[in-house]
Amino acid sequence: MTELKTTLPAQTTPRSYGGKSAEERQAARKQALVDAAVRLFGEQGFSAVSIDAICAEAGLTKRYFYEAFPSREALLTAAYESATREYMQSILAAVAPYLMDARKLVRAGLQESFGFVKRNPAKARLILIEAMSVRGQLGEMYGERYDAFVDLMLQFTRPFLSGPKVPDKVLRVMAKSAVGVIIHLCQSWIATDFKQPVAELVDGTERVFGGMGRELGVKGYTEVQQCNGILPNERITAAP
Amino acid sequence: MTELKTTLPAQTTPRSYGGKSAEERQAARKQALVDAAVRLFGEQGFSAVSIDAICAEAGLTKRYFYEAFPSREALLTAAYESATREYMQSILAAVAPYLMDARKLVRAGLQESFGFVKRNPAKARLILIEAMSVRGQLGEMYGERYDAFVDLMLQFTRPFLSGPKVPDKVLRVMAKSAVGVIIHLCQSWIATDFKQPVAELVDGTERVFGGMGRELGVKGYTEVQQCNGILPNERITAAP
DNA sequence: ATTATTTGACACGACTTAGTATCAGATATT
DNA sequence: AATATCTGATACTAAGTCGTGTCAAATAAT
Repeated sequence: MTELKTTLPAQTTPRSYGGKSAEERQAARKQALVDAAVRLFGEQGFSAVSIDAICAEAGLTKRYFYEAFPSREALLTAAYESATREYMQSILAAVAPYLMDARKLVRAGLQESFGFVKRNPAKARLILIEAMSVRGQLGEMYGERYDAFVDLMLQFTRPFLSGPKVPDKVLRVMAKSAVGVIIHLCQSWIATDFKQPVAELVDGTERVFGGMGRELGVKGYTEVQQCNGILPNERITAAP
Repeated sequence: MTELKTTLPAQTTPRSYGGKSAEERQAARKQALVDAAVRLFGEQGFSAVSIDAICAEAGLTKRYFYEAFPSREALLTAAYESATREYMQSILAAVAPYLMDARKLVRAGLQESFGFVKRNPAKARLILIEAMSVRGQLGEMYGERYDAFVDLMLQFTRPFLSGPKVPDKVLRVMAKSAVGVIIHLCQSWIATDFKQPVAELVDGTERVFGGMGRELGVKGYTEVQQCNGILPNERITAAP
C-alpha cells in the first residue's frame, strides 16, 4: 500500500523550481507581496485593502501570503519598513555632499524630503499617513524610525551649534519640531494632491529652519542674510 | 378589516413622548451618537468600531442610527466637527486676554493647545490622528478646518509684523509650519502616552515660535530676550 | 518512465458587519 | 377605555473576509 507513504506528513526536502532555489523563490514571493502592499496600502489605505487584493496585485495566492506573513498587519509593518528605509537613504544621499555647510545641508535635505514624496506618492502616503493611525505592531517601529529621524536631525545640527547652551530636552523638542514641520507639510501636501509647487514649500520651510538656526546660534545662520526665494533653485543631486 | 388601516404606510403626525417633542428626542439621540462616536473612534480608531458598537455605547439601536446618519463615515464627520469646534473654541478662549502681547499670546496658545489634548485624549486622537487617514467626506472638512486654523494663525501674527516684507505664499507656508509643529508634537505625544511633561513641550515650541518670530521681525521677539524655561510656568486660564 | 514535489486555482466553513424587517410593550391621544 | 404612535429588542438576509483544504497540472528528481 503506497497510500501511507503519500498521505503521511513525511518531511520533504526542498527542490529547485524554474531554475531558482527554494529560498530564492520564497524571497521573491515575499518581495512581490511587499511591493504590492506598498502600492495598495499607499493608494487605498490599510483598512481598504484585503489579503485577497494584495495577493491578486502580487500575482500570488493566499497560500504564499501565509507562508511569508502571519497577518495583514505584519505585511504592513514590512511594507512600512521598506518604504521608510528607502526614504531615509534617499535623503541621506542628497545631504551627504553638504555636511560642512549648514545652509546647503538644509536646502538639500528639504529639497529631497519633498522631492521624494512627490516622486513616490504611494510610499509617502504609506509612511506619513497610513502608518500613523494603525495601532499595535507598527506603533513600535514607527516610534523607532521617528526617533532615528530626530536623532539624525540632532546629529546634523550639533556640529554647528555655537550659541548659549540650550537644555537638551528643549533642544530635542526643537529637533522634533523640525522633523514635524517637514512631515506635516508633506501630509498636507499629499492631502491636497500636490497642488503647491515644491519651491514654495522649500522656501517657506527654509525660513522656519533659518529662524530655529538663529535662535540656536547655528553657524551660517547667525549672520543676517536673506537670499531665500531669490536664488535660483539649484537642483541638487545625490552623490554617487 | 382594520388590518388595512394599520399596515398601510399612512403618514403619521409626530407626537411628544417622555415629555419631549419629536425634534428634541431626535436631537438628543443624534447627540448621544456623536458623543459615543467621539469616545469610541478616539479610543479604538475608526476602522475598529462598528455601527453596532456605537449604538451600544450610545444606548440606542440601529434604527436610530440610520434615522440620524446615512453611514458610519457621516457620523465620523459629525464627531470630528464637534471635537474640532470644541478644540478651537478652547484655544481662542485661552488666547483672548492676550491679543496685544505676542509673547503672552503665544505662550497661552501653546499651553492650551497641549493642555486640551492631555485633558481630552479621545477627542485629540480623533482630531489629530484618526481624521488624517480617512479619505472621502472627511477630507474636505479636514481641509477646511485646517485652513481655518492656519488663517487664524496668520490673523494673530499680522498685527505684529514689522520687518521686511515676506512673500505671502512663503508666509503662509510658515504659518502652516507653525500649526504643523503643534499638531505634530501632539501626535507624537499621544503616540507615546503623554510621557513628556507639558512644560517641556511648551518651552521647546516657544523657542521655535520665537525663531520664526524673529525671522519675521515680530514685535516682542526682535529684542534679544531669552527667559524661556526659566520663568515659572504661569498657569494661564481662559477668560470667563 | 515513474515518482515526488511545487504550483495555481478554486472550494469551503466560520465569522463579522451592514442594512432592513418584525413585534410586543410603553406612552400618548381621542 | 380604545386606538394610534413610539420605543427597544431581536431576527433576518446579503455580502465580504479570513484561514484552511483540496486537486490537477507543471516541473524536477530518480
